[in-house]
Amino acid sequence: MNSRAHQAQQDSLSHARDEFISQWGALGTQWGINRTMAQIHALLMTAVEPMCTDEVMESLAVSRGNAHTNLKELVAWGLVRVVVRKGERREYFEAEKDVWKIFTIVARERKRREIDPALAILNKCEEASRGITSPEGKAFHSQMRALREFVGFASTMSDKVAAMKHGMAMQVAAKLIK
Amino acid sequence: MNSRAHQAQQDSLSHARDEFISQWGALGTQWGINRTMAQIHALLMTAVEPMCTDEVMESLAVSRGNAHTNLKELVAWGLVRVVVRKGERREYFEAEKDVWKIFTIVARERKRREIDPALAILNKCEEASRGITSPEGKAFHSQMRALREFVGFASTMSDKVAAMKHGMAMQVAAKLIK
DNA sequence: CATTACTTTCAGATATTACTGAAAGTATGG
DNA sequence: CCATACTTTCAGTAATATCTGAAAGTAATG
Repeated sequence: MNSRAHQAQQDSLSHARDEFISQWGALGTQWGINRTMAQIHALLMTAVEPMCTDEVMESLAVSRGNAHTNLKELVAWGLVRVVVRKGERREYFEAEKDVWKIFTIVARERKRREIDPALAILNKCEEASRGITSPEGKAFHSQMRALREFVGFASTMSDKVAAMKHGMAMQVAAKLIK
Repeated sequence: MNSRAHQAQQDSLSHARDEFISQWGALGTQWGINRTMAQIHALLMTAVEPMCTDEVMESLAVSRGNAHTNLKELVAWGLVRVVVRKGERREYFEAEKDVWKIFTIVARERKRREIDPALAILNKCEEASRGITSPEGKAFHSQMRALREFVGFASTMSDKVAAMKHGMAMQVAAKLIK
């Protein structure tokens, strides 16, 4: 391939990558994570080499504070790892690229933030209304119980799925689909 | 039961219900739906009778506009139904109380808002990077493909599960858990 | 122990989202 | 049609979430 054609390919690659980063960031909002965090995740998922804070800042045109906070948040989730290069002081960051690992991490985090607190509330309200004899009281209690049972079930399922290996999950899924 | 004991029960019931509504509302924020919408949902799920806009406004101390908008949003989701009583002009609202139905509705909506748009982006980026010959280009393309395959798979699974009847879903789940 | 090279924090600024309340719209019944 | 009873909309305001940039913190090096 001549150098002009090669350049055209590199251009369309960087265009596609920019598109991915920008759109993934927009999606992040829907998913309840902030735009910058989602953009950094997209940036690092499609980076060949680990990147440092300054590179992230420049690529996305965000402040140091913002880049720093969201990189650390991604590390806290387990979606990004810190890499140190020997002889260098600064930290580099690299994203988990395995889709199944990404899925289990996100599933675990969502369960922690969405399912567990719901379960706590439902347990409390189910308990608090136990033994109330009026019709409204019985209705309330049984509604709390039904919700608690279902959310508890979802919690268990979430754990099971997140603990599965990719192959096993696909095997189970295949049965479900057929 | 004497009337004093009965009153004590009614108090603890309304306390438990208030707690549920308030906490469910706080949770809504985590789930990406606004507090009022989640509170109205909690209110109606634990109401014995359908409620009208004014009753909702008063129970939650919110404005007419807010109550109206969120009631209609809940109706749009399918989590709440409009009920008309004969001889009355105003609309009453009643929540779906069946937990499996609630789950399938929420799953469908989340798929629509979270999975489908992701799939569209990934398809586009996968296409846009097809045939790029540089190593970075190939890496990008295969990352997009892996993500697209996984998200596509999640989309299918979501549809399948949402289409199941409660009993069937539980049967499948039982196998998964054991 | 001073300098350099980074990382971390956070008060204030900005952007986004949600809510209010009043006005406009609509349907029903006399 | 007019009055009444309700529903819907929306401009302005309030609340919340996010981002910036600079200052403070920390650790390695000579």
